[in-house]
Amino acid sequence: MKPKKRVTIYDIAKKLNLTASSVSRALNNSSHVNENTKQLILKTAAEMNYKPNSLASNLRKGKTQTIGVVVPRINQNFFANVISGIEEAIYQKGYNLIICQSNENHEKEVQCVNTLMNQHVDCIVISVSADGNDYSHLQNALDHNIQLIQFDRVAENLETLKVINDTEQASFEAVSHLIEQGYKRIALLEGPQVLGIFRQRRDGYLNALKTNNLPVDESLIIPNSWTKEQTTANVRALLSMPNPPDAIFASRDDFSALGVLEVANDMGVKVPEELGICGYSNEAFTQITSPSITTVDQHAVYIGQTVSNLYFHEAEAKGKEKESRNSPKTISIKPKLLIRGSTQRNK
Amino acid sequence: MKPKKRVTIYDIAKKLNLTASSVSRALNNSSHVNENTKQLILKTAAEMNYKPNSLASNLRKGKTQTIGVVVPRINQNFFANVISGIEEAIYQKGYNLIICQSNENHEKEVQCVNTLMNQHVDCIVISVSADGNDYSHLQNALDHNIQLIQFDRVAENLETLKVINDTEQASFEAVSHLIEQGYKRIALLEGPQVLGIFRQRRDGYLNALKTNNLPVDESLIIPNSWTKEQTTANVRALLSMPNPPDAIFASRDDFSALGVLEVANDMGVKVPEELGICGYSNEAFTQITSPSITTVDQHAVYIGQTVSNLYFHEAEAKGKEKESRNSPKTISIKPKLLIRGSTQRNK
DNA sequence: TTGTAAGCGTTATCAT
DNA sequence: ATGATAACGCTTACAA
Repeated sequence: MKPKKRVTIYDIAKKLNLTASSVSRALNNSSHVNENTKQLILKTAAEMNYKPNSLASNLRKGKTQTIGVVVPRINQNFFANVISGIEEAIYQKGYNLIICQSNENHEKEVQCVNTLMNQHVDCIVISVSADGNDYSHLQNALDHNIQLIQFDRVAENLETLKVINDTEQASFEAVSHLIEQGYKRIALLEGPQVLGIFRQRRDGYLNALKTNNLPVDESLIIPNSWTKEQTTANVRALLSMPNPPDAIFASRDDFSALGVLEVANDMGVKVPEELGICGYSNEAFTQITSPSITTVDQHAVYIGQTVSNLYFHEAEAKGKEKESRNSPKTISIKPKLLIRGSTQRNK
Repeated sequence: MKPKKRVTIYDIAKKLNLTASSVSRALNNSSHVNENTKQLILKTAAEMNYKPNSLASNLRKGKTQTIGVVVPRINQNFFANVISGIEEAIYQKGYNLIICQSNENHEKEVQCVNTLMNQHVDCIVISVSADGNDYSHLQNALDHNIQLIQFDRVAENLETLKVINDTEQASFEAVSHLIEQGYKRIALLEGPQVLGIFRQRRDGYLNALKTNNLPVDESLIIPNSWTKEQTTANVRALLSMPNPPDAIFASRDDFSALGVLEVANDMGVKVPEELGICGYSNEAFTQITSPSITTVDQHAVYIGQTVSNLYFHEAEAKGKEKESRNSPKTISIKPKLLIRGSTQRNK
């Protein structure tokens, strides 16, 4: 089999005794081309199995109709769903998606952003990694006039478009719900406090206690741990205290909540009677454990759609008026507390 | 703020009274450039905040160092993990990944493949959607001399590299395990039979029954259903039979296994005492339900790594000898049966 | 409506 | 070791 060069618009032009410009026009259905020749060109292009070369086209046009996303991990439900939301929305506009994962590694994140810049994506959508708080790579992207949209985990003092959850409020509601159910000693499993979203979850927790005149017991606030084993050990220690908590808000994520449930089962602690458990992020499994786990849904898909809409809205605006670019607009989406079995006491 | 044009190698060249070729050479650290000037160029490039334009470079070189992946859904654990595996492996070689999801939709899948071809990816990695069995778009890619690697759900009579699981064997082992545990009437929840992997799971099931001289009862074989509600209804009907099954092999996936567990809990059927449950694909939650769910681990990350290795291996081979391209090699990976609580009877 | 020609930012092939 | 130049495939003024 011979190498078989890819057919270009020149090949089509030659075959039809036309010129490349006409072919290009027809292919982009410009109005400045005769309807008949246009049909002819389209037909021959199909016959010759022509595939446009996006590289060339993008290089020439200076834009790629491509959006790049950087997330810590794509195999986390929340991110996978946000990406689905973005993808769905941009796809129908003929845009493409390049997905990179930083693996929670700052260096890799920098590399991802650079790659995307080199690829000349029209927009970079990012949720920053938990590792490191140097955002010069993002500033750099901004300096290069690249549309930047942050979501969920955002570098706050970077002036970009942002789509976030009202995390503190959600956290406040979750803890308030626990208090309503009669839980009085509520422990908190924290996420990494370098990230704003986890500080906000802590703030919401503290706020709810304060609002309800409950004391804050520092020994009930457990700092983030990176391994499952460590989490399990922490929870076990917590439940073995002389004066153990009667509820645990696993603000880190549902996986830690699941860990709590496991330990509770293991130690014979009844959920929700003796221990209330609330997780965060509405992983699919929280619905089917027994008891099912109360959690916070972040509307991930909707966040993705919002990001896309924001981009297109901004892109249009940029087209019309000058200088509206990278206006530091922030859209806040209200998460929803899903009350399930793990916090519903049969009083 | 002025538009700020991106700096090119010409800008660097001009500043240093050199020519673009030298700058290019230095940037690609060619051997044909003086060490001093090279350092100088590198330094100035950094100072000027130069970012290479991959579009131009790729267009010129005719290759993109980019691999495209098409999967039904990225928010399914299995696929997310395969992608992670691929990404990790190719990243260190300086390759990029473009991820597309077909949403189990044939038309969208075709579109994805076309997009990737237009983007001139060096390789397309695909797991085909369950919808439709027309693979002309893939044949087309092959005709265009694009390296194609299929994994998991493969179009069998397409001559490409393939990385698959030994699904039938895994399924056989799963059912054999159920039989060993003393279950005698084993029902099967099928996945969509258009896909080979699901036919193989069925074959493994039938084979295990036959090998153990157990009768095949067609009323225990439940065809795939696309909604959770339907699955639940099916399982309920199954367990309400006068002569109900004492085990269910949810060969479709762990979510259907979870559905079974739910229904069983709901109906007061004890797992594993009265009903054994085995799922497929080792979703994270199967470890933490109670009882935990016996399932089959497909080594998703490893599949991803294998795909990458296969690509690089093939790429090298192609470099050396002519005509080894697209040899229809198939690598089969043995899945692992994870025996957990849902099938371990305390006899 | 169609053709001509320049240019997007690189890299490769010649020269020098 | 460096420079000049063509080419990758496409789009787009401008001209006809």
